[in-house]
Amino acid sequence: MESINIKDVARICGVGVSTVSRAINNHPDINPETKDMIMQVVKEHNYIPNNSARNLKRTDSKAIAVLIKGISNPFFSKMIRIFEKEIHKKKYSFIMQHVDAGEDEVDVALELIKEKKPRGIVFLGGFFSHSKEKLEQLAVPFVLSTIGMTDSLEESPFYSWVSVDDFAESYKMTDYLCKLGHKRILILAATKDDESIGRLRLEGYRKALKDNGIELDEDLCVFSGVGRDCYTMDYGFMAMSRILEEKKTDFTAVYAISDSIAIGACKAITEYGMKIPEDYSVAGFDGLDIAHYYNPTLTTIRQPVEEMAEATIKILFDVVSNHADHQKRVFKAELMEGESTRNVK
Amino acid sequence: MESINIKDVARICGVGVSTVSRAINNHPDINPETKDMIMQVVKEHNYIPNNSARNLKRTDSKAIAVLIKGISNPFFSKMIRIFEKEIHKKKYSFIMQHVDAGEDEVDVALELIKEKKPRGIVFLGGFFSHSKEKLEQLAVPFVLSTIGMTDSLEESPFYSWVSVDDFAESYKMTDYLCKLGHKRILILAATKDDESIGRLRLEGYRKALKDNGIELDEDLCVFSGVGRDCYTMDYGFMAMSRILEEKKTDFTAVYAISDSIAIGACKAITEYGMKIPEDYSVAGFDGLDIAHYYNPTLTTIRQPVEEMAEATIKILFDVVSNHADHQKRVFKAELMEGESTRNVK
DNA sequence: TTGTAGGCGTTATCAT
DNA sequence: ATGATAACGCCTACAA
Repeated sequence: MESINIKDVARICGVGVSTVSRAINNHPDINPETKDMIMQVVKEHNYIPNNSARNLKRTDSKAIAVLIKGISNPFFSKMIRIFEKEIHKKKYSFIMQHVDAGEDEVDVALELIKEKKPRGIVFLGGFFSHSKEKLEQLAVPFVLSTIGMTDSLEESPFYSWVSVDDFAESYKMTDYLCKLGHKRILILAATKDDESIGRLRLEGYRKALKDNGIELDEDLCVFSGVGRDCYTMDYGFMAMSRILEEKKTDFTAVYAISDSIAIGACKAITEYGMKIPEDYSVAGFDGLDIAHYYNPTLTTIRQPVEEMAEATIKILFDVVSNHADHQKRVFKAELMEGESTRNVK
Repeated sequence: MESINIKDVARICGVGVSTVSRAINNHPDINPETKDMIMQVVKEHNYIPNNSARNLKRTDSKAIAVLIKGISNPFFSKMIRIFEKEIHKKKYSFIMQHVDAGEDEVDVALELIKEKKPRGIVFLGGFFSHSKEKLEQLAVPFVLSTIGMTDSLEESPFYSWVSVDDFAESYKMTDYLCKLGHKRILILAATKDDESIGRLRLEGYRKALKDNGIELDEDLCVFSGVGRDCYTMDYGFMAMSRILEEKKTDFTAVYAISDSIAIGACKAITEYGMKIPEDYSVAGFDGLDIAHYYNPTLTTIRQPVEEMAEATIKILFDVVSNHADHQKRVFKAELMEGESTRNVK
């Protein structure tokens, strides 16, 4: 219970606290024998320095913090693993901080900066519609990773940004389906009020249809109910089942704005006794591993997750260590042709 | 840059620091007008209390910490979401702490206890083969969640444990396959030196074979190379492909010790031109959502993840708030019959 | 090479 | 209801 502190260690060793401090922090100017003796006592008594006290005193921390909003995103675990690896490679320590659903990520960051004094921050996920003045409070370099570009994220030279162009990639997929001869493409979109990637992907779809001379049919735009997690297999299944039951509209292709939704839709179609791609073509978005392992393999837009994660850290370190300028980096995603779509011309 | 502290706020407000402290901490004995005035200044100057200083001074924290080892586990995001919800419901705050691959989770916990003084800890994942004396250093109640029971985790009354019985459930699945008439069941196991759930599931398989009068064929036990993440679709695919190419042994069923591995195996079998379950039955373990959405639906052991997560928090709070005794809670998993297995009698 | 003392920003105790 | 002040545990000048 009563846990030991640096003073106790000093007393036990018969030295001053600064000597103990030097020992545990690998300072050069200390007698090796003294150090060994101290470390011995430290081990024996299980002395563990109090990080709060350390953080309070320090100005420097040699740490990168990653703030995660919405842990359910299937990309994140892969990205976090890369963050961890890359950050360690640079001999920095890695602070992973969770941001609750209702919480403001910038407020959390502000708190964290005071508390742990990280040298850089990665914001992962979330919507990020913050005012410029709020963002400017962040006195630590940061990069927005895998966050949909919204209008409020105009060219600001004081932070970095790594993502794909959701609009353009969604356009690419829709255009691909059009070129396959599909004229009636159902889209399984996010919630109607979505302001982030959900909206961007929907708009890419709209634009592609238009450019292909296909008139937008609102009946083919399916939205998730508000307040529900809409990038799920469950949503895809439910929505698709309902549509098939209703038989209100016909279509030859389904474009789901995420692979999870697409897989849910596939299930609904199969259960309904229809075949993919013979009866319906199905396309997704994200390029999850499962898209490749699914049966049939799913046509999707593969985001280069690993590269994006690596770039995130690289850019951050460039800014942190080399005082490089902030970058806005847009990665090109790849359209993966799977067995789930077919030519209907 | 120069960030404001409680003294500055006090000076600006023309009051003492303790009054400011009372205001920001919702202490009762403060004049509402004074408080309003202070809070006004706090907002205007974006004052944010320094948590390190707070933690240093406080003895109490009203927080539960969750330590996560191996973020790639597909269960975790679901569990973490429930942890977050349940912890918030109790008006506690939620500290999520990542444990690096090489790090010792107990050491991390020890550090965290000093730093943040949580009232309880959840260990999620990892192997947890710690000596009793090491565990006893933890002065804070903790529960091991979804951690394979190993021999070193004997009946210890000073911590809780929530999991499924990997041995028994694996036995159940293997027995099920035997009862379907399969006599040659290939198992896609973990690494050979696995000491945790990988070993437990393998032993369940062995025992079930024995009880069904089937002699163990070592050629049917496939292990992952050491050092690789073996609960992946990639491993399942690679291993299964190799086996099919080699044609060294024959079998009628494949039992993968995780759903991810099973899906990888399914892909390999399908690509090889074989049909599931006509040519090979395939079974998994875990009960991921995808098992239900996969085509064919996967026969698997569904772990009651949500209930386990809820129980984890419930037990922890019982110990923390009500001084209840620690519990070892074994959840029963459910064998989900999918389309991937068939009767061969 | 080592020890002493002050201060990091808070909260808590004690006066007032 | 409010203010001064002593910790909390550590690091780091500065002194020895």
